Amino acid sequence: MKITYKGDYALKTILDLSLHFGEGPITINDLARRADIPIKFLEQILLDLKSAGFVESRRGKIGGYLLSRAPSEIKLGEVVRFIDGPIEPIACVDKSYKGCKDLSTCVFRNIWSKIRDSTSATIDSITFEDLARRAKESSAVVVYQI
Amino acid sequence: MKITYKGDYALKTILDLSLHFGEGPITINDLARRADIPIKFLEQILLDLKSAGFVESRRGKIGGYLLSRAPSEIKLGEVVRFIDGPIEPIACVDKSYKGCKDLSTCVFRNIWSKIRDSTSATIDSITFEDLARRAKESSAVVVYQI
DNA sequence: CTATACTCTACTATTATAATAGAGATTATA
DNA sequence: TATAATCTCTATTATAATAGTAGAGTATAG
Ligand code: FES
Ligand code: FES
Repeated sequence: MKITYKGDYALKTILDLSLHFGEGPITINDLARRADIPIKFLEQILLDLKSAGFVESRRGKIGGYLLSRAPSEIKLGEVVRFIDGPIEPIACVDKSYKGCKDLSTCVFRNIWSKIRDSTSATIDSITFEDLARRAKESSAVVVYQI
Repeated sequence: MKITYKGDYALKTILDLSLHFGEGPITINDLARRADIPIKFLEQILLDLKSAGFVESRRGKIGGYLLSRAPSEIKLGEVVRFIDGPIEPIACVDKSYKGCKDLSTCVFRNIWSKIRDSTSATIDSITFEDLARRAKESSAVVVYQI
């Protein structure tokens, strides 16, 4: 698995929307500014996230984006897979890969599968509700630290 | 972590050398043919592996490549990191990454670290001696299966 | 009506990946 | 010592992925 900028931006945006869930739409402009994301790039990412059903949009004045589902219903892994593709560290682990000739004998295959499985278990056990809670706690801690 | 073709080729080559450890040098040609690797690409990979001290070479007739260390002394993780870079799924986890502004508050950081650690633990617990043993066992099984 | 905000498609720049090419250096051995 | 086999080194190329940028178009609240 490799988290690209696009993936990083998508996750931070969904987290932002999670932190304001139920408070009405947030504009691309605000989302981009708060997470320091190039606005035109974020536009594209949001259209992708919309096509996948993670977010919905309101056009015109008072427009913006909001989550289609509650943060508790969105797993970290879902967003990662949608934006940055399959979790496995090598395409072989999935079906149909030219490199994988000796499917039955390749000794690396089990290792890549194991890594994929433990990584999947981690990112599928975390929802954006969890992340939002942690973000609130963590910013509270920072306030105390300052 | 992302295993590239180059990484895949390097691992298969070190495994081949491990399976013939102590039997003298093997030519690039043989290594390339047996693993179905483009020969000129493998030349470069072997030079890299040599520079890192994984293998050594003999020039001229009866030349070829052999392992610098016993297979039991080469961890899978060492080769993966050398060829395909750091294990973490996002550069943020390492020091000095522009994306990582709120080091103290980013809630994703711990997750990427956890994935890096479990992946590292997996690939650092396996040596090429282990892999060679598995390869022998697995090919024995295939013989019986046919 | 119009300012604000999302939509859609195309384009571009940079880097990484996966090779390919070819001339050069070394060595066993006939 | 000639020579075939083999590694060495640098340069070049092709393709794809990544990370944007650009701009015209559509919808809506007030
Ligand atoms: S060749 Fe596909 S996992 Fe090894
Ligand atoms: S911004 Fe670096 S891990 Fe989140």
